[in-house]
Amino acid sequence: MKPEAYPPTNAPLLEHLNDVIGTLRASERKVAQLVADNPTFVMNATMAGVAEAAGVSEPTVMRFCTSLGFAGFQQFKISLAQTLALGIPATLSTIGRDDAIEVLITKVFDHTMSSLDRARRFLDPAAVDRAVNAIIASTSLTFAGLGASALIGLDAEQKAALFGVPCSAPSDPHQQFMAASTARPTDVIIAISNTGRTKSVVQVAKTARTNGATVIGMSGEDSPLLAHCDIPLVVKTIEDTDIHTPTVSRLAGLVVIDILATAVALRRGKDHMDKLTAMKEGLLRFRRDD
Amino acid sequence: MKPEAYPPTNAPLLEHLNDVIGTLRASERKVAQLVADNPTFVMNATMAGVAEAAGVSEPTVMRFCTSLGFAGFQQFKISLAQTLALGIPATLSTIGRDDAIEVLITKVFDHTMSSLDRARRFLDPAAVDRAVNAIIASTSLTFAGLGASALIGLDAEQKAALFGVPCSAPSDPHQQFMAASTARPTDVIIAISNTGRTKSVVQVAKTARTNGATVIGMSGEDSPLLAHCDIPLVVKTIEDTDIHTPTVSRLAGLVVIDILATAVALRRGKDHMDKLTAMKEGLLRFRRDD
DNA sequence: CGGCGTACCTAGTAAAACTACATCAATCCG
DNA sequence: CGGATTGATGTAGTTTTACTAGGTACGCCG
Repeated sequence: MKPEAYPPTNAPLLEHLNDVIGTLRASERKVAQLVADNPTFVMNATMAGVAEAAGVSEPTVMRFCTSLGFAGFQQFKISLAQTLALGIPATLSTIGRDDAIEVLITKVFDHTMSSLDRARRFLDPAAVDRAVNAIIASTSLTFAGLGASALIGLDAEQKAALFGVPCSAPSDPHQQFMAASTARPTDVIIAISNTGRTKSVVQVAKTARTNGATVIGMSGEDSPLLAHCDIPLVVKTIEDTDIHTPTVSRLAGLVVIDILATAVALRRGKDHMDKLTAMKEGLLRFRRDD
Repeated sequence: MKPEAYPPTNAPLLEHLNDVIGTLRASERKVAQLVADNPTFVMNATMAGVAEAAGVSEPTVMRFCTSLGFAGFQQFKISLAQTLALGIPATLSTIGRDDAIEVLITKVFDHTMSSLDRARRFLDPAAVDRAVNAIIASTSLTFAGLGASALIGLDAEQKAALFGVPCSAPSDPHQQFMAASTARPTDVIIAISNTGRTKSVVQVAKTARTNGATVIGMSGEDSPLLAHCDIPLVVKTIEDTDIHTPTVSRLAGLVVIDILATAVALRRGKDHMDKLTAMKEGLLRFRRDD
């Protein structure tokens, strides 16, 4: 039993197809093959069209749909359309050397969007809620991460106005450790590492915690880092098995920061929001002159 | 004539609906209302069902579909399903103060994904292709941007290995200007500004260009910045009219950087890719010890 | 070699989508 | 103010589509 219980929307159909293709009958497999090879055609085609293209009869197409658990061909088509809206899953369409630039653009965007979709499904709302409460109760925020994770911290630093407390994102591991060492119970430390195994970041989390600070951890999976955090946030993305596929974890991390910042700002109430609006307008005027 | 010629997939249907709802006939408007209020129902319903629920006749539903430019009800339903897969567009579902955390998470993710989808539609592949060629022909890359746009540059800097040339992303406007002033014809400057009106960034682009360097511009819309660039890249996102909606432009910018980096790396050939693989493996070992 | 069961197709049916036409209402001009 | 004309909407009919029931061929085991 996989740990994949996608609550909001339907399961990634094309992936599922690959899993069950072995259990299907011979003719149904022809249909499955057609769907995998040419999903766009199937989406727009009629049952008869699919039957002919796959070289089978209409009832076989029908059985194929019911075998997958759909009520009928229509439902299947709707579901397929939904899957295709996010693009063909990147796991199926790896990036090749001779891809045209249009194809590359599509694939990278699709991969990113599919990954974000997955991140959403796996993100635990209860943990996010606890993180928001912790931030609201805090007097300062410190972000710790290296490489791409450092970038997430820098982004959060720019959102300090939304958070409503001083934010710092030291880039140097030593500085991060120093901040953790001098942390006070009202401080919140957000430790970020996609692998969750970057030693210095784990060390920062441990140290901050012994000082009584609240530690929020962000990681791509259950990991040593999260074990040493008060509030673990799992930001799961589609794994980059291939060098060709770009790192998407930082994007999901940025979105989570967006969520935290937005939630915190909203809970701080109307006064806070008014100040933000004023700030945004001021920034617009400022921008014209610099 | 609007500048909406979405090449790859269908238009953001529900948004489009709001635009044209005024031009529809009275009964058709009832259908539009139903679609807006209860899109999920319409997606799964039959024509007769929709007609009854909207309190109109079937041909009216049909006319509604054709008025929107669809061949028929089926096509409309497919298109609606696609739109719904990305979630209800954030422009329709603004974030409210009393939203539960689950709702907030969904909305922010949806908003982000919808925006990325839009960015993809508007991105010009030919311009990307030219940018890739320019980078391959260059001896160094410099990124210039402020605020969130600076972050995009920093991310690109981390991808220097993929680009295969020295990358720098000075954070200070003065440093950026200095880099532009001393730029040589073989250098590529990437000027980033979502508004495309940040004066210092525009100045950097101008200066670099007079020195004969190739200037790539990234902006959310056609703007003064792009006018002063050799290669304009429009990275369009859903506009943030509301303070509640987080800035998504930086995410789209990051994805575009991903695309550029990936394309460049692929074109550099096998040797380059092998080096990258070796680097990645080395980084994994390095990470365990730090 | 013969019966049984599965896999698949042929043919038929019900229902859905789509079309042609008629009616009603509103508007504009005499 | 009344009649005509245009255009919006519903009624009824036609075609296409999805779905179902039954039958045939093929493989497998006794």
